[in-house]
Amino acid sequence: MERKEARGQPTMLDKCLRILRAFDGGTQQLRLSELARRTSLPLSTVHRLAGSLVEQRLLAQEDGGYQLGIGLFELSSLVSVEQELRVAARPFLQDLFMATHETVHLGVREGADVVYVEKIHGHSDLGLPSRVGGRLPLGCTGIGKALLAFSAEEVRVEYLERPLRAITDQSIVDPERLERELAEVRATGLAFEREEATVGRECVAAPVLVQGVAVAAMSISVPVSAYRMPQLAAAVKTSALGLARQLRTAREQRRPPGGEMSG
Amino acid sequence: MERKEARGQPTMLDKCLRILRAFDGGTQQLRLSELARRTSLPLSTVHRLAGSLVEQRLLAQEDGGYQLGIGLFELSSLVSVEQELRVAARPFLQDLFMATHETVHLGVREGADVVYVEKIHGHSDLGLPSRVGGRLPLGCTGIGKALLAFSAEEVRVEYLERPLRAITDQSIVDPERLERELAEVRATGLAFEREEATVGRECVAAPVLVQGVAVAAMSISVPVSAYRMPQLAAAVKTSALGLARQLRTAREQRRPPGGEMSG
DNA sequence: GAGCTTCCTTCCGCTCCACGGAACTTCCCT
DNA sequence: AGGGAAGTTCCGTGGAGCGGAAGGAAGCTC
Repeated sequence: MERKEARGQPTMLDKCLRILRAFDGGTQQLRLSELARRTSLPLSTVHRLAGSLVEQRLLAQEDGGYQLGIGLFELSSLVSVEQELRVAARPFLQDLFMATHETVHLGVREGADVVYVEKIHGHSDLGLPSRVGGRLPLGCTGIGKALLAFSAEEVRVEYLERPLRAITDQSIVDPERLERELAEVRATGLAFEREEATVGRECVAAPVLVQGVAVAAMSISVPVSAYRMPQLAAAVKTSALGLARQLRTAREQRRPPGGEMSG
Repeated sequence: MERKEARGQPTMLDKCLRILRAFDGGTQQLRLSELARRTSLPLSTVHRLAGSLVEQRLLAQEDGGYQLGIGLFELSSLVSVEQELRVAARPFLQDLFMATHETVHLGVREGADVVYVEKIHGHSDLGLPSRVGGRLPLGCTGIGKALLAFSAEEVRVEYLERPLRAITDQSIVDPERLERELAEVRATGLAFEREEATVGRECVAAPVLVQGVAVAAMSISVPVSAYRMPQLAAAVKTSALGLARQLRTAREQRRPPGGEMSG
């Protein structure tokens, strides 16, 4: 393991990505000058690169502003890990949602964050901070705790060494307390979270274990008032187990005969 | 409108994208040499670029092979048009799926293809050629016909001018026949397709109209044997109308107070 | 174990393309 | 008309990207 840093100078690719990443969940359309500001790149540089990106459909130019293009969407739909996971998980999440009618999440670990890869919710989605493709600190979410508890020890240690990030005033900031909770999670196979990510909401999560390691985790999120945790916990655990089994068998019989796309 | 072509020479960005796009639905993991082959780029070039892409998490290097990285997934989740559409559409598709238990699609037009942005299906997904992020020719699918029928006339004309691509032996290849069908679609607000995309399957689709133009279309796909088209047609049309209304109101009250992501 | 093939990695000098400052053009709002 | 901000085009320079070639590391066959 080596640290590789100290880029002498940002390459063209770096700059292009800085442009693309200048977009965030809230902002859908950015003007050229705003892009330049956010990326701290010269205006003419942004102009030129944005032009290239538009050519490649990674950006779209619409009434005087730029937005992320459909080319990105197409590319990302091929991301293997998440794709395999999502396809397999969708029906299970579906079932979970239909049984409970509460918001359901699926997430994977990426560094010190959970990245949500799937989310199913009803017509009203009450200001949850989660978003498909979005990140939250592992320690603040049920899914994150489930992932962390069943990760390699080094991952856990490294996470606990750094200062814990808080999102709400209920977020756990004491490493020892989190460590105790993780031990509990390992013992029960269930992770709970109470207003640590969103005020007024709690959730229960279960890891999707393949060979003892969490490749993902799923959760159900409900308002704190509802006292339904026991049933929800059972449901989420069942689904997680089902998904894990599905992944295992899918992984065994690698390459089913059916093709994927024609054109 | 000008044709812009004749790139003197592929730029770094071009090459990077060629590498990323070398992955397709079926192939999840590619070795370096295979990448070089698919992209027709020199080995050392691919090696260098792939290294940069890995640094940026657009690629992931796993046991001697490359796969698309989670960075792509994160980026794409911000693609505005599709994102807005998906978030709004999800509940409607959900309802549709729960009511019918058949595979449900949402797609948008991109050039001469439909690009699927959402798909809900049960545990068994019987070899449909559709895939979220995948493309199919407009004329071969219900969603495509719905989109085409309610597109600007120039789009329709241009599409009908070129030779029609066929996927199955039932795919429409006669422009005049397709044109007649499109007129029918415009009249009824419903598009049908029968084994033109997949043998043994038919589907009914309805456009999601905003100011008279289809910004998307949704469909239900069933085995040909089932004689349930009338009910399914009604259901899909209702959902499409609901989504259209939702989009319209969402577009009016631009910028609801709630933020999106914290960290 | 020599010899072949295939795959990956590293090196390095040349070239050419990306770079961004500056000048120019709109298009606002006073 | 004047001031300001956003977007576009130009162009000389330098260094980053380029890729051929050589070097290593496996895994074959005979």
